[in-house]
Amino acid sequence: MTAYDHREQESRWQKMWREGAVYRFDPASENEIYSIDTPPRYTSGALHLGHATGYPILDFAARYRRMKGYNVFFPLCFDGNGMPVETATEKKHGITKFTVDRQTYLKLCNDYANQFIDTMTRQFEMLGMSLDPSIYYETHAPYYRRFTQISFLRLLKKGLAYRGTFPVNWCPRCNTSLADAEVEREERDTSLHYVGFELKEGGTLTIATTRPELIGACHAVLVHPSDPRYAGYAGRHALLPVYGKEVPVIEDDGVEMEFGSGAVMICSYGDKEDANWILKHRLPVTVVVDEFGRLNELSGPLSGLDTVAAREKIVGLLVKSGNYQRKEGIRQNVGVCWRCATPVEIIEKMQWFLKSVSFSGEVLSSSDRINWYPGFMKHRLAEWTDSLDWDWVISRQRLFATPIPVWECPKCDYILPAEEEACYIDPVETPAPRTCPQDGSQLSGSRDVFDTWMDSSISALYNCFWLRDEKLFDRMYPMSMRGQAHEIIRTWAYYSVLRSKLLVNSIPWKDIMITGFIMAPDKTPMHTHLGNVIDPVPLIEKYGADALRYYASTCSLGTDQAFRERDVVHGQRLCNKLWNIANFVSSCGDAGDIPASLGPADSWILARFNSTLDEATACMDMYEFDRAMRLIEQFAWHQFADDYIEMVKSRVRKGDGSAVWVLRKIAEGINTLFAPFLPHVTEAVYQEFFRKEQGSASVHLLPWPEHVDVTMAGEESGAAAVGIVNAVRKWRADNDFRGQLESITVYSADTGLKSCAEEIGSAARSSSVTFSASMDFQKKVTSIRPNYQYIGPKYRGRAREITDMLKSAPERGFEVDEDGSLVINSAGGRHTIEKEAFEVQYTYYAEGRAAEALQAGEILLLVKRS
RNA sequence: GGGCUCAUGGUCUAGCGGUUAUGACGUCGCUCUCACACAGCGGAGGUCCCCGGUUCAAAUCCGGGUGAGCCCA
Repeated sequence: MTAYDHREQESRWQKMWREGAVYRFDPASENEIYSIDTPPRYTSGALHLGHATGYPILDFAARYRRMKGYNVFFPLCFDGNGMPVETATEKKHGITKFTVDRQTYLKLCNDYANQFIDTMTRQFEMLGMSLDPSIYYETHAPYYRRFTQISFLRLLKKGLAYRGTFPVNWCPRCNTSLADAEVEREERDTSLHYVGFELKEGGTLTIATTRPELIGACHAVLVHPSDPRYAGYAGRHALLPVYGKEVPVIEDDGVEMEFGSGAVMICSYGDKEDANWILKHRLPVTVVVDEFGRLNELSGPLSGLDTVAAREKIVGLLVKSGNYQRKEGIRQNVGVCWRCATPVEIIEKMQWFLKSVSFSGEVLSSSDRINWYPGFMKHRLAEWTDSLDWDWVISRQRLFATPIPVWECPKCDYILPAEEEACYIDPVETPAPRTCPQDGSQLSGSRDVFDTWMDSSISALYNCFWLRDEKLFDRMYPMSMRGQAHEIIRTWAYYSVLRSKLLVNSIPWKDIMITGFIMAPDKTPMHTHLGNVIDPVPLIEKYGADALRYYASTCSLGTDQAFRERDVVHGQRLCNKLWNIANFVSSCGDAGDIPASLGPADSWILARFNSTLDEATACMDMYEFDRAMRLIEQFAWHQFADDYIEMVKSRVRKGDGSAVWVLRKIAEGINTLFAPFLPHVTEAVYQEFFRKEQGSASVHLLPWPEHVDVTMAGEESGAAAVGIVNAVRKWRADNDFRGQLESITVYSADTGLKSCAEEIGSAARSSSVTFSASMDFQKKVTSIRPNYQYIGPKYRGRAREITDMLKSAPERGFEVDEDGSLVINSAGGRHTIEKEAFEVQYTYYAEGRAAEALQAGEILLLVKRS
């Protein structure tokens, strides 16, 4: 009983790789670099199933390229900046950014972000990741933030970053601006309120709104120009109830006539659509919601209330004034904060922006120059880029992020940017080097920080030693590959492409590989609040990291996958199979020298190995790991173990050196092919069975296999021998025959088969195997199968007629001519059909003999029971 | 409302112009045969979502449905 025990093995090899520093990028090496823009793992602590599959997929690429001889750059890295750490820290300590001082707040966040890094590094190791700690970085460290700041200063100098007061998305709970990419859509139930507005010119107009509390900020009522209900209304004036203000009625064909009453009030700002209409019709702006989500003094009686309370109060006031008509329930898409799901408000506040809308064309052409895997994911980026209508807001009113390195004049609009040499700098802590040149005021450090995508979207630049080692940068940039999941195409991928273009006028990477999502087994997304989250750690403990990695390898790129535990189970079985194959093969003895001659079965398996290698290599190059794995597994388990090993067992027992050589060669080959996927079991196998002969310190330092280059002959005979064995096995099952056969007689013109006697006898369990060229069987036609591939193109319109004729030939009667063509009698006379157009299927009989006839393709067999 | 992806035996999945439609899991039968019962051998099980079209030929290409998921408005 031998079984592979992952519990005993995995940590052992992880330790060896760590201590032996097996995975190291060598900046001095002349070898071609293959660099991966690793997603910096967010320092939240818990490993989830998405990571546990996504990261191994990157690892397949890294390990494969390493074996192909590349100098692989695959950094271990973390991302600690931003709101998730802030929210977690606030929750843990019961603080907010208003209740503790800035330094304490930052320290608590930093501690929080860092406390998990060791654990998470260990989790990567548990997954068998070949991440390189020698090129480690964390985005929240000063040495990284320095480049975030410098990159901003350069964009500022180029005039691409600017400050201004524009409407922005705002989260009233987090108290910060948000980029479009950070606003999620959520379906919510809400009420649509119908309110009557008096018209100055007489009559009334009913508007429908979900946000009646903003009536005080209304600057226009819009109706559709072809709406008969409001024909002639344009140019009139509506009087705001409660407020008494007069606003114009304007026509706009963007109004949805079917929605509500067909008349919509435009407020600053109910939502992004309002902002666009205000811009279009050049309406004045009255912001009535403050940064805490409360209504301000401009909203009169609602002043000081939050939006929910204000809504209730205004409804009451409208009822009292007689303007309120009714409400109806609707489901509505609300923009909510990506972090806390609070509905976002649109407010105006001085913010920093990066020009992005005007560079959409450049982003798209960059995207075209990047190879997307899978290709269709490129549409996601294109669609997002096309849909942008606001520049990227890069400032945030938070604390734990990279500070914006500028000082501002409190009196005028003067801005003093920091010097590049001074970065990393926290301008709040460091006094400005001079006063305002315009009015002599003391400058104060900006209290704003950057959107954390400002940090992570220069990861490719940072990785390539941008501004640190220009020679290496020139050699390394653009990187070879970015790997990421599809939900952050609009953020990480988009921003990275944009900034690479703006900063160094290049694409950030040559390839981008997009992984899918792992869903719950019922295909629904996993969410903590749904309670359907699967923890990968128990899976690793139960089945092993290799088993989980096997599962990862079955996930085709870009496609969301419902988690299938049975594939993990299968992965574990594969590891066991691999161990057992190696165990058996090594027990057969050492390989010795290249044999002088090989049998047909040997040639067959070697040729199959070579073609599997070719196909799998092509898949690996295209990041089609699922296909590569399928090919390698199919070959190793079924062709090699089930067919070849079973066939050569008796040769091995007889001390046949060439069989042992082939067994070794293939077993080592498949072990190496599996190495990128299943690093632990392949290492265990290598160390236990193959290291002595192969010589390298680790399987992961071996080159990717090459063709077995020996003279092969008779592969077809080898394949035929496999067919014969299978036919006999089926016959055994059909006839319920167990035990040893007395003899098998093979009737075939293939003389090469004769040298497979040993193999056939071994695997089909027959005491003797003999051969004969003459076929003296009784036979009966069972059917005539048309060869559609031949008939189709040749007969075109008549193809149907021909195939029908062939199929009915056995009933109608036919003859086979000397040249192999078929002559059929039919109502219309005799038809001759050439031999390429069909295949006659016979059943053979061996009546009057103490043996039974069976077929293996073209070959006939006679088997004799003992 | 737009875009993308998907729909194949009980379940999951490969194939993406001509194959007897692939494999896994499950299921049934046989075998503890000296690498592996976490195994081997064999069987059963499919109107390839529906309707049109293109073609000599469609699971595969095109159009239109239906359903699911994701992205976006």
